[in-house]
Amino acid sequence: MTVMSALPISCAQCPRLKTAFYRSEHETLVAMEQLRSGHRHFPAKRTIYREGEIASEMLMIFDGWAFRYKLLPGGRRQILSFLLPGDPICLPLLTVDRLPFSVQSLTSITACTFDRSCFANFVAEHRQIAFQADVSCVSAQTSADERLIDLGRRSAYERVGRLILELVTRMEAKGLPTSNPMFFPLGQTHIADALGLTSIHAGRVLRRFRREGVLSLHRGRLELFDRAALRRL
Amino acid sequence: MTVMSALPISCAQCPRLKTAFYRSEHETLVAMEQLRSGHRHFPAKRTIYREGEIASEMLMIFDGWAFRYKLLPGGRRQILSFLLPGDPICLPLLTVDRLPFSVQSLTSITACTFDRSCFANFVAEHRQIAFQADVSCVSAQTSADERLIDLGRRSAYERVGRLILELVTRMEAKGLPTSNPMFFPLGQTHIADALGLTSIHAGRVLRRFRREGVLSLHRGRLELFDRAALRRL
DNA sequence: CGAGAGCTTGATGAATGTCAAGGCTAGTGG
DNA sequence: CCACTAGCCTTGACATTCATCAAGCTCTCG
Repeated sequence: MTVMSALPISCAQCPRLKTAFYRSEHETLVAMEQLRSGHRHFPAKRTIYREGEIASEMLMIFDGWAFRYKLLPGGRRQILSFLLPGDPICLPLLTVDRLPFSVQSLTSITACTFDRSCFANFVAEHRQIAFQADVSCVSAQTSADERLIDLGRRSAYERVGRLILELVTRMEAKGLPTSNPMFFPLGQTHIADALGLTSIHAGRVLRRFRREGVLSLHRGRLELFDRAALRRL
Repeated sequence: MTVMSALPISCAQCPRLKTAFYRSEHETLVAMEQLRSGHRHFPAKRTIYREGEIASEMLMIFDGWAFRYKLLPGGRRQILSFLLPGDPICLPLLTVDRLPFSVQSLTSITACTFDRSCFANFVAEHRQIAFQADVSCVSAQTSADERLIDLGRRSAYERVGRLILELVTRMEAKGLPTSNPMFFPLGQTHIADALGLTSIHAGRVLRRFRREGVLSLHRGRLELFDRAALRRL
């Protein structure tokens, strides 16, 4: 179930847009606001979008965490990426109306909605925004490449450390609080499915990090003690 | 060492562009030709671009195979994707002037060259081409996601089968010959480094495919006997 | 208070990596 | 034309990482 309610904030003042993919001029922000068709609320652990459905709306996460994933025969699941406040769900919709993956909320989520084709036209007509979209597309590819290297050529220990470091870094870039203990809604299952491990093995790796005094992740709270150790991976 | 020589072909007639990322009108093809600054020849097994260097030129593969890769400490290598005739090296250059990966030729290569910033302007001014570039960017992401699923959640046997099938499919889409035996310049090392395996294990998997009568890959020649078996993976 | 979800732990096994040796092939220089 | 060499592939024995299975534990929430 999704809930509609008025957001008290205009796009021009939105703290998310300041760190979102389009860091833009004031007037384009105002234009965006007219483009915004509303907003929605999703509870935690809900499927927000199912692979292959027609999506007429683009969503922009205002608050909460989510992830993109794909299901395989045999109950296998691969998480493709995590989405934080300010992230779009998702850019490919600028050119395509069906996505080749599903999206699920991790926490409860507030998202701004935009009409897909209006938004696409808007982007096409604003060179600067189009350019930012390209940049964001390229950086998405770069991080997909990084994840590929993780899965192909790094140990479970390195993968888990790097994933956590990446997410904390993104949280900081978005101005989300990262002092110990910080809000960090991934369970072992999510870490495992993102990194090609079993949740049991992910748990073993986390225990090792705890024993070594590097970090501790427990029930949605992360404490990061030795960031340098993670960076070394 | 790279060699410059005249290509006998205009962009408007180029058999590669017909299947490249921009399937475009005649007049834009003519415009592209004026944009083309020349072409280059690289021998096989040469590093064409090294991660982090400034690239002032965009290359378009006219003939030959290459791959994008990254080197890690400890001699580990991850191949990110393979590049076939008609593929650009590479689109991210539209927005960035340094790439976060290296490129190496598999066979000897002929490539058309374009000035990076001229090309970027050209794309920005032609809506249709910009759109095609977006589409191509999205499809690159989709296939990166697929590869992620391979590495995260599929067995070595499935991975190898799917990689070979993907490449053969791409060859067909480009009009490259795919009758048995076909030209297929990947060694076991390349397959292994693309799929997060050791070359020894990749060899074991290939032997199994041969034993089962599905395919046979030997010294640059591929014979595909049972494509349906591969599709089932 | 009870039930369920997610985490922990240990025992076992399968998939894949590592090491070491040998073989085929193409290309090279005598 | 014949060694010779280098690169790549093959093979087998063994080690390691990670998955699987099964059980018990601890919160949270109804």
